[in-house]
Amino acid sequence: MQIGEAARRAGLTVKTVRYYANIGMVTPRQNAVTGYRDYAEGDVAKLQFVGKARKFDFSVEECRELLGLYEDRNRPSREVKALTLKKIDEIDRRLAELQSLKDELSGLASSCDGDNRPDCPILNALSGGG
Amino acid sequence: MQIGEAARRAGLTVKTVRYYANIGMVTPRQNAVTGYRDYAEGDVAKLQFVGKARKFDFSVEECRELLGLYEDRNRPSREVKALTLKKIDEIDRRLAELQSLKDELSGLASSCDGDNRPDCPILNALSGGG
DNA sequence: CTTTACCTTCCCCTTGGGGGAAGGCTTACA
DNA sequence: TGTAAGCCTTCCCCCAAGGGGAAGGTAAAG
Repeated sequence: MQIGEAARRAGLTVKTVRYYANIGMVTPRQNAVTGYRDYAEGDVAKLQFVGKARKFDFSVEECRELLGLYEDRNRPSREVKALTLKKIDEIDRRLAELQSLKDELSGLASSCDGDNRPDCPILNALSGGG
Repeated sequence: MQIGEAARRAGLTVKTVRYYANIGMVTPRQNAVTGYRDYAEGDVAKLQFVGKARKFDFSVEECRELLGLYEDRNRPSREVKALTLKKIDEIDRRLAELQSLKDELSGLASSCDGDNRPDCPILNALSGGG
């Protein structure tokens, strides 16, 4: 099928699908007559796979790795689990970062009256030496 | 002072300080003899201000806005607080997103043995229709 | 005279595509 | 017959927020 239908079926944009072809992640055959990209069912499955993995915050490079494991019928599940745990770890770190950021900002916001007067503890904190 | 010392004092890299000058965020005078950027004390204060705001996850554009408020001695603190609350809101949304992502990934990871066998619930979930 | 340490501008690189131009193909409709 | 719509292609610039490094100018110090 042509790229438009493949994209529709995978729930991706044509741009994205073309991008995945360009970086060698999901490479369709080429129609010898038209020169158009020609997607098989298996390609659509891969596109869907990548689309989901991206939603799970896996980077394109990690998706490539997962796709390799997905295509290798003999790979140990250990490898996939390791990648997943690593990703969970990253998310944990980012969660902690954001939480402490939020705590600091919340502290600042609650100390500020937010009225019409020019005195603002938030700006004072940002400009103060610390 | 020259850009190197200004950067050091603000805790930023020279690249970053030069970038802020290029986008018109903190614009030093120019030394007429050498053509070098010439930073005053006030400029360093602004650089420190921006540096801190960036650490609080404010975008460069938001920093520009905060800097405008910082320089306006008559602005109401309301505006600063509104910007801060908006940022807290964004952080909250991102926290929720990451948390649900983590929950899903954790569920997948715990259902996977992670051994030498090829059967992997994680890959099954990524490739399954849903 | 040369090294070292500054500074300058300029250009390419990153992530993951989006937007749109310019051009080619086929099918449908007036 | 013309032409408009709807596909497809490649090509290039754009986003954030700078990082890396080249090429070149200048000043102080040995």
